[in-house]
Amino acid sequence: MGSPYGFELVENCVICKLRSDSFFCSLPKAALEAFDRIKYSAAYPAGAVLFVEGQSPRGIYMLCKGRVKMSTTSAEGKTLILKIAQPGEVLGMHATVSGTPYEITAETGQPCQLNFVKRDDFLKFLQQHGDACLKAAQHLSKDCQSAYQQIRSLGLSHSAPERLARLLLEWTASTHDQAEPKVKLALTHEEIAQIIGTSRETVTRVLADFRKRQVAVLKGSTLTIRNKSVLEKLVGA
Amino acid sequence: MGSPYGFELVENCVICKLRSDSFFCSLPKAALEAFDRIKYSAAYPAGAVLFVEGQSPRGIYMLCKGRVKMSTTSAEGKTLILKIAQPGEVLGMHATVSGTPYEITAETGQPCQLNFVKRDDFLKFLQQHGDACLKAAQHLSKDCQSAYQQIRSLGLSHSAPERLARLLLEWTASTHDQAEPKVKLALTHEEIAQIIGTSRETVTRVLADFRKRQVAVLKGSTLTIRNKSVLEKLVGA
DNA sequence: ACCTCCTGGTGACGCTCATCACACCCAGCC
DNA sequence: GGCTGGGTGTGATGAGCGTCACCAGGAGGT
Repeated sequence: MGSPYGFELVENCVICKLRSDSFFCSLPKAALEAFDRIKYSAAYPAGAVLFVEGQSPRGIYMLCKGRVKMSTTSAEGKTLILKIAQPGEVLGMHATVSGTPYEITAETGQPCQLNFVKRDDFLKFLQQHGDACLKAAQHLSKDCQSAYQQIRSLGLSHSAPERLARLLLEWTASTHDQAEPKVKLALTHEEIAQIIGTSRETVTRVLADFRKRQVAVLKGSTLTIRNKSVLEKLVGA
Repeated sequence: MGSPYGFELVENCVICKLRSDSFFCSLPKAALEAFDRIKYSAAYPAGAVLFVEGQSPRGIYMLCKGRVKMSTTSAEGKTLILKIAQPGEVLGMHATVSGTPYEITAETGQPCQLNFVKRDDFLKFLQQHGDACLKAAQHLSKDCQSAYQQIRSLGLSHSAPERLARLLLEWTASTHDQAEPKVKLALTHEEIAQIIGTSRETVTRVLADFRKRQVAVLKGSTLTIRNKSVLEKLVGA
């Protein structure tokens, strides 16, 4: 057996160890077995495009392992990153459930394992398994919430430093009260700019300013928060 | 029987005539009867606040009649309007389904009829009625989509005229190809500004410019599009 | 070794728009 | 009549940041 992307492909959902409680596929046994029967497992290299905005929905991708960049692009080619999907999320569920075209482009940021489920199979699955359907609704709710979060960030903040500060705090939110929280993230300035809706140069400048003022340092792919309170003051909280 | 807000309160969902296909409550008979048993009907005056962001979710409000303004406010008091909910929509579903606090404030913009359902009742209802649960998922999907729409508008457009043009086109999207589409809307410049994330003065100026160039005229609460193609060129489509 | 591509860093310029300030109009109300 | 108060129209000003332009460093390929 080869492992082309540096990890073994888990073929059987029922015995899968990647799953945790927050995963969509954290389901009762019956539903999980049903899900296992309709899904197609596959591994993808970094940079693979799962679907493109405007395509009509083929189905959902359950993300088991890896990160996926969800983005949208304007007519002029400007790109906005909506979020970086984490393991446990279901990609393309809005479009699949509502039957409208994918409104987002999904692209793997690193080697990933994904389970694909065809649209018809997925809808039937939801209809037959109430608990899975409720779970789906919960995941959609979370998506909405993160979308509203981003709307707040884009619409209510006046300055780029403020938005960047908010993003840094968001990234370090899970590191509970360490003195100097560190986070690993493999994003270029360009990509950060696309998340907070500003230009690459501005991100570089603001980060340089943060570094100079000993607020936060981004070195390589490691982000270190030196002075959280300054960031919190910037976001006005 | 009084009709305090200018219309009769429909008490029985099963025989309700307000409903159309796109309504959440467009459900099979069994589910509809179950819904009817757990809901509380009520009429609200204009300006009533249904829930405020940060509150823990009491339940959902099914909007039967009227418009409701969904908004969020920053720490500095700046307000952003996320959308104007139309009849048929369910308000507060994200929070109710996921159990997290309402992330939005809902305020009636005119006299409304609403059906309230307590959280526990609603969740049980979704569990027992697969078709209703699927419908709920579809409505959540639509919410997500409109949220992503707004993110695009805020994040990908460089200028206020562009965002306003996009909004006007959105409003007139349903009027199919009339020569000079007209829409009724009761929004102040201030509120329009809060939708597209700009200042009131800018809205006034851009509208004045549109009027001068014979592109669109907002007189009283009637919006008339004089030259759709100019607007379309502005949004870059 | 070289070249090339991508990322990061920095200066200069100028447009957009937020902000402040005020003036006008039309309500409703005392 | 003369208030007040909310919505609208308009000018002046200046900060913020997008854009262009260019350079430096590093990775990877040949």
